[in-house]
Order: sequence, then structure tokens, then C-alpha cells
Amino acid sequence: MPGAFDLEKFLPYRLSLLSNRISGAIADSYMESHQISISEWRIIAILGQYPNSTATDLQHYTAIDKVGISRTVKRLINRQLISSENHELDGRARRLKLTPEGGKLRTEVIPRTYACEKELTAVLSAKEKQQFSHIIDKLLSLKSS
Amino acid sequence: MPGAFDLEKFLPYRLSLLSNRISGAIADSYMESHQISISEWRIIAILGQYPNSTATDLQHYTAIDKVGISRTVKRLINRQLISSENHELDGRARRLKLTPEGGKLRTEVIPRTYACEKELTAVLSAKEKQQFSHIIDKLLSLKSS
DNA sequence: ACTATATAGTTTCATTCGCAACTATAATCA
DNA sequence: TGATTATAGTTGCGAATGAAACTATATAGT
Repeated sequence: MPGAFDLEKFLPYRLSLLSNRISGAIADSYMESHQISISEWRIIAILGQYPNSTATDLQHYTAIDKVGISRTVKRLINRQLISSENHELDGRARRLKLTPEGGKLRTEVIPRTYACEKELTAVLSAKEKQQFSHIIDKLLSLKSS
Repeated sequence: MPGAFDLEKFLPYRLSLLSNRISGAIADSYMESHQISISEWRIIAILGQYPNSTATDLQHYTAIDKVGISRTVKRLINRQLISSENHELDGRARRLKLTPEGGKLRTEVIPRTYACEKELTAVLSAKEKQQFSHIIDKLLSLKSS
């Protein structure tokens, strides 16, 4: 059959569907409870993990491009969730860290984040979760950003 | 350790990374060869599979929202890749189908599409591919759009 | 038939996104 | 040191996106 092509069986399509659905569910959860977007949350999460990162560091950790980092950081500084100070070695860069309010928000959102992941993958057995995670890593290890 | 949260181990984050990377690779491939975007390709693929669909049908098949369908369809009609005629039962709706050029483009892109998927999942064994596909379906079957 | 409600699809508007251009500072090299 | 090139981060601008309002037609209820 020459013209046969089934979009619904096309893996990249289903993967995109799934990712959008899951990201959307999580975004709703953050947004509802704390009025933050996904990229805001990513930056906050990373800054808890790696304080004093620069924008370029964040770019590597979060895979958000530098324009997105710049704008998101600006918003978070306006909302006083993160603060910046001059970099001691490089006059172009700033060191960023969470403010106390930023840290508080982070500790509040973390459990919710885990709960979301747990809820969303609840249909999978432990073994399937592990397989899924492994396969994703394998695919991600291919072409680095 | 109270503040521990590792974004890089967070499944939804990695899933989103992976999906973006794969969608990007595929978009590049379509764009380069035939100047069409992902949503354009999805609509063309579906119209080959289900000719005479309405915009609402496309919305269900492709999971693109109706605004996106409307705009993408308009662009494709302008480019004479699809055509529309009045719906015989419903004066609000249109029946859409591929023009000959649209059909030609579709048959040209299909092999490239398969090649893309194959290349992107080349690191996986047959068994892993099957597991991956199965798990995605399981997760997708959860909350329907 | 008449009114109210629902649905198909489009348009408006505000936001998001990413490339490219830009400013400022650093590093390299003659 | 002075000139060239690279990097950090920002900004401008056009394209993509999505919610809500809108038009037109269909359906349901009285």
C-alpha cells in the first residue's frame, strides 16, 4: 500500500504528545500553587542545587537558551526570588542565587514536583519506570545539545 | 539533605529535553527538504490517511488546537497543498483534502520521516524500541486530551 | 416557529520564543 | 601595548502560540 503512513504510530509524534501533556500537567501544578512557569521553576531548582551559578552555567544545566535565561532571570530578580552580584573574576558575568523567599518557594514546590512525577507515572511498574528512564538517557546521550 | 532536588534526574525534564531535541531534528529535516513545519506535515500526513476530514477531525487526530489547525490549514490552502469544499451536511464545516501537489509532497516526505525515526532510535535494540513504544502508549492512555 | 444553547471555524490580542544584532568585557596574539 | 577575536549577557524584531471574543450555522427545548 503506497500511501500508508500512520501518524498515530509515529514515535516522535507520540513522544511529543506525551511530553507536552506531562509538561502541561506539571506547569499547571506550579502555576496554580506558586505562579511560576516551567522555565522559572527550572532556574530556581538549579540555583538551589548550584548556588552562585552564572547565566551561562544555567544555560548548560537547564538547556534553556541564553535569551530565555536572560529574560527569566530578569523576571525572577524583579520578583525578588533570586539576587545577583558581580562576578569576582569576570566583569561581564553575574553570580546568581536564591533569595530567602526564592529558597522557601523552592522547598515548597519540590514535594509537589515529586508528587506530580509519581502520579503521572503511576501506571508503570517499577521495572517499566527503570526501563523508560534508561531508554531516555540512552537517546539523550546521542547528540548533545 | 533537605534541599536536594536534582533537575537532571527529573523524568519530565529529561522527557521534555528528548522530545524537543527529536522534534527539532525532524523539523530541520522537513524544512530543509520541503519547506514545511511540523504541524503542516502532521496535517498533510493525516489528510492522506483520512481524506475529507474537517478541521475538527484534524484537531482530534493531530492534537493541535483549533486555532493552530485554522491557521495551518489556511497556509496550506494558500500554498495549494490542500483544497476545501463545503460540507454536505454542515454549513459551518469544510471538507479538506490533499491536492495532487500535496499528495506528491506527502509521498516524498514519508520515507524521510521513517528514516528520521530510524536514525534517531538507532542506539536502541529492537526490544528496547518495543518497550519504549509500549511505555509511551501506556502513559498516553492515561488522561486523554 | 422561536428562543436558547452548542458547535465549526476565524480573528484579535497579548505573550512567548528564537534568531540576529548589539554592548561590554576578556583572552589571544603580534 | 594595541589590535583581533571570543565570550557574557541584553535587546529588537518577527514568527508562533493560545486564550477569549466573535461570526455563522446547527441543535434542542418550549
